[in-house]
Amino acid sequence: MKLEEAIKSNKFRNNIHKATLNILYTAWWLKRVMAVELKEYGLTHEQFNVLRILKGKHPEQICVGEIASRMIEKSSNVPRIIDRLETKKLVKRVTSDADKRETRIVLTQAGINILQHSTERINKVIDSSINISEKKADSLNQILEEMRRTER
Amino acid sequence: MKLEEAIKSNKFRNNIHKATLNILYTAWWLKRVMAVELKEYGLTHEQFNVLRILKGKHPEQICVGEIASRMIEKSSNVPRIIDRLETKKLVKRVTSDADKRETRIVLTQAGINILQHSTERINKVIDSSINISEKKADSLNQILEEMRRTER
DNA sequence: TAAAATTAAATGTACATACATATATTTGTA
DNA sequence: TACAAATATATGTATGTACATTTAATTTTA
Repeated sequence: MKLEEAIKSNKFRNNIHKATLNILYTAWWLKRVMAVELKEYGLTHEQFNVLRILKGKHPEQICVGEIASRMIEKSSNVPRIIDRLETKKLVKRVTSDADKRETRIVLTQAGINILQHSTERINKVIDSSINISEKKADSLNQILEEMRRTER
Repeated sequence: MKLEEAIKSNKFRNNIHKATLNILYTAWWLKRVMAVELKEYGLTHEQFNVLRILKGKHPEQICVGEIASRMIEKSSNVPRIIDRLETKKLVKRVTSDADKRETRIVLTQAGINILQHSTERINKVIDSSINISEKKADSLNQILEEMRRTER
């Protein structure tokens, strides 16, 4: 759906202002597309993100802070997301021997299995739902990087 | 910050997959830039969005459902956001005479004032923080629209 | 027109975000 | 080495999301 229809407005100060709304709307749309698939595995988007980060380092154990530093949304409350993954027995918490302040997180076999299946599903839905060429995706990436360049 | 640094990963299946992560990260970044400014007015991003929608129609009263249909994030729980705006006396709830199921929302003078000041601030921060040309913003908009074209 | 279906908004619940504070441990330094 | 500062994680609280259910009012239809 076009942005104008989606938010029932076509009054934008300029293309840059419109682009900010368009990014926010597209992010919401993307999350929703993925959430539909993840729901079959009883996972939220954020839980999936944490599992994927763990997989990237597996079988190395990584600590809560390192997971946090790799999250897409930096203000995610990682301990709370781990709580839910632990309840579902997809991860385990282990206190680090080297530094007892650190909690290291380990994927269980159940966690590895669910991640493998859900990742296949997410890859499939991205391939089928996102309809742009590699070339356009590349220029999209370039524009987004340029856009954030201030960092304030 | 480049996406690779932000999420400490440079392993992407392809540019399209990278673009989805880039959009999610940029949306989070945009929300955060705006939230910093809105905080001075005691407003959240979503409360600001509701006020702006009301302003667009002011002095016409619009109902909860119509606000919901104009929200950027479609699953926002509008009655709850209105609760907080009402507590702060920025809006008032009025039961519609024509249809008593409907609740119509009215901006108070305090709501109009806070919206005016916060909008100026948000416009300023977008102008100063988003560093792309009008032309690039236009192609960004086009790519995002194309990207969402399936709608599943 | 009375009952059923639909609609609008509010409410309940689980999960997540945003940010402040608490607790335990480690590190730096007087 | 004792104590202060820093660090890692957990927890508290307000807000928001996602979705199901409830309540009240309106519309449809038998």
